[in-house]
Amino acid sequence: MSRTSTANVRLMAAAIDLMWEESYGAVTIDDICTRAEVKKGSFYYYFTSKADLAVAALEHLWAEEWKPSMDSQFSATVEPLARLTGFLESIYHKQTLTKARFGKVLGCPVYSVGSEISTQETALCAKAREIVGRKLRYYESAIQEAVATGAIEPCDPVQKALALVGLIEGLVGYARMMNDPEALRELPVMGLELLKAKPAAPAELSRT
Amino acid sequence: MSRTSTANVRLMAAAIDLMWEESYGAVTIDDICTRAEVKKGSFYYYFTSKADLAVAALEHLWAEEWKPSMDSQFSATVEPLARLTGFLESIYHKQTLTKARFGKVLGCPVYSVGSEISTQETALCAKAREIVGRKLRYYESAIQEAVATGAIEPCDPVQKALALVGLIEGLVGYARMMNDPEALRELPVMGLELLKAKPAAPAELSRT
DNA sequence: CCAATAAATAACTAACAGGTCAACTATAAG
DNA sequence: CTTATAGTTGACCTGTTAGTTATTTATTGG
Repeated sequence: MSRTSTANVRLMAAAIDLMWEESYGAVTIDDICTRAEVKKGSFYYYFTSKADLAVAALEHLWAEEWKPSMDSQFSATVEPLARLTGFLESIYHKQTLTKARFGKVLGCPVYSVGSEISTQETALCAKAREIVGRKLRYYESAIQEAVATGAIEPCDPVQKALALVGLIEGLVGYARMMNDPEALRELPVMGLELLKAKPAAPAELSRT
Repeated sequence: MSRTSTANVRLMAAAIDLMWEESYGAVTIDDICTRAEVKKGSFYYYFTSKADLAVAALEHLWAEEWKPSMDSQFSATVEPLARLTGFLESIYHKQTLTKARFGKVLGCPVYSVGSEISTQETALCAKAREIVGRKLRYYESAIQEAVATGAIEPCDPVQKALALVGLIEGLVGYARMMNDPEALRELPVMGLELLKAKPAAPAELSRT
């Protein structure tokens, strides 16, 4: 064989970053190559188009970053409801950090790109759908368990997870548009209200 | 004077339609001109750039369509809570109609474009913010009244309106991405739960 | 150390997009 | 019926973008 390369990974990382900082449509292949320090010839050695790269980049993002993070945050060692509130808090923190680092709230690349290109680029849209679907499953499972535990009112977990993803992604998009992470501050509270969490502490601990 | 023209209106309408069907970034000035049946020279007679046109188009959309519609739906002649549920139902209906007409769920152009270009095109983003802000005020006022009426639990109307806009726009974006208006079916129910609406009918009517 | 081949590169083309402009045309007002 | 002028037009220019290719380079396993 011959030499190995990291150019494909650099391209995927650059694509994610640029699409996140700007948008899918605003980023050109040349932009991506420049950021990744890869020549265009090499780009076409690894990928057939911008959309093709974007699909690979989203999957890579999921596998390398999001899945491990979600697995940890939604670990069975954590109370079901606490998984959700912890996750909601982490969204606020993350967006606050990106605002500090980039001067901009950047939101969620998967959701942004997914809804941006939903009427074009079917393969890319399918990948975005897939990833959003995976996230939904974490919510569903936590909600289902929380109902079983009695931490939240009985409900249809699928329905509630859908409402939750709406609330989350809607507010994250709002925060991006307003460039203000503070819109996400009360997200955990809003989430708990949406989920009809029961009045906090269990009865036997309530009289201190 | 000399002849009058509707070219600017045609351009604004074409721009809204195309941005809605695709995205801001995917639409070129040539596309807009073709759709509007206007030559590029005329485009630059009325507008200085695509972003400039988009700003005018969003404002035009608001003034000519959205504001009248919102004023009617949030009319003082309607019960405060019914304003909100009626509005939420209408979202489902509208998206179902666009799916039937275009074969695609297209979502909300203001929110889509606003979050797409939020890190570029500051003037356009400012206009999107402005319009979203105006919608928020309808929600706030209805929520405030509903609290006063006792139709929903006491709360901070500003905060609740923010949560509501998140839920709405998040789910609309989800419906667009999934190309499935059914995601919006339970939006009125979800909205009522988020708002903590009180158990429906007043007490004196509850025993049938 | 050498050969096979994965990876990198420069240099290129063709199409397209944004933007300009001088000349032209319709029409409303007098 | 003029005529001033808002409005229209097509031709043109320029930079950018996607996509291609022939050639070179590095490296790794034998």
